[in-house]
Amino acid sequence: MMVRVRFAPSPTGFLHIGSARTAVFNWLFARRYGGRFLLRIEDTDQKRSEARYLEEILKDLRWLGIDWDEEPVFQSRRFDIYRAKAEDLVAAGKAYREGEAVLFRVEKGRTIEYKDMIHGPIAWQTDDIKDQVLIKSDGSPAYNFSCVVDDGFMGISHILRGDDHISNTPKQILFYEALGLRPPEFGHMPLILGPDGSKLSKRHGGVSVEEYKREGFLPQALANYLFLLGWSPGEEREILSLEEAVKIFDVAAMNAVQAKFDIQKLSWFNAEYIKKAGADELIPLLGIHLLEAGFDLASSDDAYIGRVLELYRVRIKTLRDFPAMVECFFRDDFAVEEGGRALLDDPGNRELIADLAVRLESIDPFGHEAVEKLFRERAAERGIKPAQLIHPVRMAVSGRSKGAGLFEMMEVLGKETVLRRLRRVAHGSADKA
RNA sequence: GCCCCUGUCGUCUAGCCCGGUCCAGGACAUCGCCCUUUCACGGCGGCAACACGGGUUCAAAUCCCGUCGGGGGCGCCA
Repeated sequence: MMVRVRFAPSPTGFLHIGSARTAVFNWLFARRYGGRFLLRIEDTDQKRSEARYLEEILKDLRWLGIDWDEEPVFQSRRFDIYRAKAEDLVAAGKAYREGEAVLFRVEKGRTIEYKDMIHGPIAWQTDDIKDQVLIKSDGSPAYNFSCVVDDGFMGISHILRGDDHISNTPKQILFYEALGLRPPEFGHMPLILGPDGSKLSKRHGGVSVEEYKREGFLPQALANYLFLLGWSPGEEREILSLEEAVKIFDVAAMNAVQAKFDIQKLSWFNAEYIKKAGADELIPLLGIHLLEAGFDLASSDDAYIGRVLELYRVRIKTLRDFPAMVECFFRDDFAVEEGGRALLDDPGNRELIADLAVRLESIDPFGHEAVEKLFRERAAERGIKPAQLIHPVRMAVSGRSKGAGLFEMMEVLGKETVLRRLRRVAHGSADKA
């Protein structure tokens, strides 16, 4: 049997991280078995649905690396069909009209049972289920009904969805029966919870894919983190791409327990992907973040940003961390961290810096090895530790006590800039800014 | 209230289906050491869990029952 699954977003907001995970698992399932991954837009709520949300959702799916087959199905264009199907059920005596609405009659005394792909056998008594609305008074279809009509229409073979739909399943199975359709296989995956164990919501931080994108997370990292939340490849390996996951994905191996969202683990994944990413992929993204942080990139080309990137690549967890660490590479009037001023005002340090500035002049080309050699020789000659030279110079040149290797920084900054900054401190003019 | 799902380190998980190889393995976080011009990376090591109580069994994280805990649902929302 051809595997056909679907992801059915409602365009009433941005793509939620939990929905994204549902989409990823459906995609994984479809690709794993050579099936089709379809999209259905559940826009029956005309008031809350907006075209811009739909565009955002599709954009975010593509960004994550999820592609789909066939044209998306829009529920708003199928109202006539839902009504007709409901009328058929009324004619067959399986449903009845109540006011303007159409309700489904639930036969009492039955047991509805099915085998969940993730949870195993699950059963309900129809006595616990009341009659279900098929068509609302305003003529629009109720969720469970349009869902079944469309899944039947689209030839959906497997439904992988959130745990919160588990109690919709017996109702939907009843509809399949009434409509003369064979129910698909169902698999209910546990929801993602916030760090405190409650439902993941805005107060836990980002809930939409778009926010993570904006915060500087790479799509590969987000996808990787998401499909490892609830599923494990079994082997002790965690960094794997969607393509690698496709080869070994197995729904039956999915966990039946809800998992908490852990931003720290996501950050770790992101850092790992940043370490491995190609510079050509990172540089444009970094440029955007630098611009957003207010940097003037007029005199910085991609090659320069690339050199700075290589100095900070292992130090950032998100692309957004970058601007805050590299200010000194993009402007002379960078901020000097708290406590740094004292280091620069120290007369002894100024003397050391002035001395270094003079000696650095003769270094050409201004490479980090040559600069380091000079620092070490100078320290030895003066009988001090290299660190006593390095720390004040790092502060003079970058305004920070932390960062990449000083000599590499100096090389990237260039001789001219370095000397300008050293002289500025040597002459005690650093505090005018 | 009723119905359903679920319970291994702080977190994500492996193991559970096919009891013994598990005084429970990995990863994130955390702590320490090493590397080192700082920070980070990397390397090494530490702390840390089978929710609880009963069974079954020679033997249970693994099977059964109960309790407690967590989540979801019970909409003319989707």
